[in-house]
Amino acid sequence: MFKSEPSCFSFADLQSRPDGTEHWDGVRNFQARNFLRDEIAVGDGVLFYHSNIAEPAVVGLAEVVRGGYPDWTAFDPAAEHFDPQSRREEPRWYMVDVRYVRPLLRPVTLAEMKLHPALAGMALLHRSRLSVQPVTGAEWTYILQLGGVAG
DNA sequence: GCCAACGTTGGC
DNA sequence: GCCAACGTTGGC
Repeated sequence: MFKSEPSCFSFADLQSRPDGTEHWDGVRNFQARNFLRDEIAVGDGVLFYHSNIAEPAVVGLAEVVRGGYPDWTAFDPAAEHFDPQSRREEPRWYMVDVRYVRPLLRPVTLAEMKLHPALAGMALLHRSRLSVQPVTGAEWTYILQLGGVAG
């Protein structure tokens, strides 16, 4: 699951990109970095989640089209998420590329996910501040069914 | 807008 | 290496 504030970057923004692809850069949290660098691979499915709004929700599906590689925005002093501690020889931060796949027929809200015991173990409910987090196969299937999309 | 949770930094 | 201070995230 990838989380984003829609006022910053929304699922519709992803759809409107050329080829529907975008760099998932700017992540500056070590645990999320570890997922981007070590766990996430080309072809992985992504649940796109809108955070920090009235009804936070999973709104659509994306997929990883390039696995973890150094986040070059950290090297650029003019970039918003510049980090002088990240050096090209020893990058501190990583990013992946994602591509728009399709929306859920209806969003699956955070409130709804809290109601389902099958989803009680989700990182989303316990590590709410982690912006990139794992989803189990069972959770993935369950959420797609709630969203009206076949898994 | 408030505030709880929590990741990160820095003093010791 | 501990822990207080601080900053940020994100639900409400």
